[in-house]
Amino acid sequence: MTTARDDTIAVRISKVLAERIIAGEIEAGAKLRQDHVAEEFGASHVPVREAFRRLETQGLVVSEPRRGVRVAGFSLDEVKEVAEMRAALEVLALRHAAPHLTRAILDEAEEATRAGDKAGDVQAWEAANRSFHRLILTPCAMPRLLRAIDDLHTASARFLFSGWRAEWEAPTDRDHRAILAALRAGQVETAASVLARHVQWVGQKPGTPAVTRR
Amino acid sequence: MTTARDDTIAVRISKVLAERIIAGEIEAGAKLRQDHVAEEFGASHVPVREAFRRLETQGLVVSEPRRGVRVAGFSLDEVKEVAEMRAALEVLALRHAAPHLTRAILDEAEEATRAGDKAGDVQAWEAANRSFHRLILTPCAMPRLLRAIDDLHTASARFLFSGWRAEWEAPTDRDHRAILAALRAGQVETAASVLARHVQWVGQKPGTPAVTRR
DNA sequence: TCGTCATGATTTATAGATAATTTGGAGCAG
DNA sequence: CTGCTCCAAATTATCTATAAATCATGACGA
Repeated sequence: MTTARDDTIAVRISKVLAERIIAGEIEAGAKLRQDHVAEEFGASHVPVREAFRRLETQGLVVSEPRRGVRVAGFSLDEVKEVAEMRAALEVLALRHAAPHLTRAILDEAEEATRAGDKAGDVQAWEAANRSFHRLILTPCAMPRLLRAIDDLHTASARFLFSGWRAEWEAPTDRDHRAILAALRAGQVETAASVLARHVQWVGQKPGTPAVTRR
Repeated sequence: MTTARDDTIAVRISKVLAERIIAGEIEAGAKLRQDHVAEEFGASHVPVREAFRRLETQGLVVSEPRRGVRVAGFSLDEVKEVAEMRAALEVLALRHAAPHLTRAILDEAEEATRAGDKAGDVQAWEAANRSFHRLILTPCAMPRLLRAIDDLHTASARFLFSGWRAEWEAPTDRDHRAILAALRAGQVETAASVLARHVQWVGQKPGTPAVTRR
């Protein structure tokens, strides 16, 4: 949540808007009008426009030429799509990261898991979860892949927040521990398959309300 | 190659620049100065700026804040990264597309393969190849996934053009035919594994010159 | 030799003008 | 009276032109 002082106005705007969309403050399908946003941020419409482009690449809004941008709807199908993409890409990243995983990194990841278990709300849990995944995947040293995964994470987060806004309890994350155990034992394939299942679990949770159909 | 009359100037500029970068007319690492581009297209710098953003999401340029954009370098590592991402995602897409593949689609794909074999230059072959992949993957009906794959295709194309600009001959595409045969026989997993290998083949071709190291 | 400061070049932001799309209503056919 | 087409006004995105902020470069002084 650090709106760094030195990045450009466009980036700042895009970050704030992204937070709002993820948090569900702006409903899916809503039109985003550049003048209004510009006025709110005390800026002009050109940086707003660039912010929109950024959000578009993250898949948070869709832009129809000359007709403005709307907040992307996320049906159950889209959520599942994101989950499956994440599974495919994270498995790939893990396979490449595995040889470079040090004990220190795994310890840090375990720490992140504990933080997630102790988390009081969804936001904290999501942050810890993301940090876990980032820790074990970053050593793959594939920047483009990591960027793609990160964008998919924010899309997932959006779904997560929409579903369990009110009632929620931190699940002790067995999957994370299983992954770490497999990695410690050098069983990369086992870790990968657990990871794949783990990622898709989010998309399959039944009885999820508030999935706007657009 | 159709610069549609009705899309926005920014899109038009981005398409032209993308073609140039892919074709290797602009060398990797070169700075793109917005004023120059703007002048060349007889436009202002705002649409140019948006075009840059578009190119950034395709991974064709990298943008450092307040320091402009440069054409993305593509080392062998990056090419392999793209190939592996493509493999992972195309396999996923194929698994979902398989149940919806009709005989008509497969026939069309075979037609595309033949067109590729008859192709006289790399550009024609690439177009046919891309069309083949698109044909058999589109029925998966996962728009986000398809967009990601498409971006990876253009990145691959860039590498392809850089390597075999002068000497090149159309390889009769055994892989494509094997994939089609497997799909016709309902052996989805076989098709998927051939596809995975096929996609990575591009990234492993040895003796590839002109891979700028940046 | 190193640090500071001015100058030139370039990105970034603003304000105003232009073009396209949508919306609402009037007129006409069914 | 209902529904459709067509036209005009308002709204909105898009573009141009201009100003401000930032970064790189090289000279000058310690």
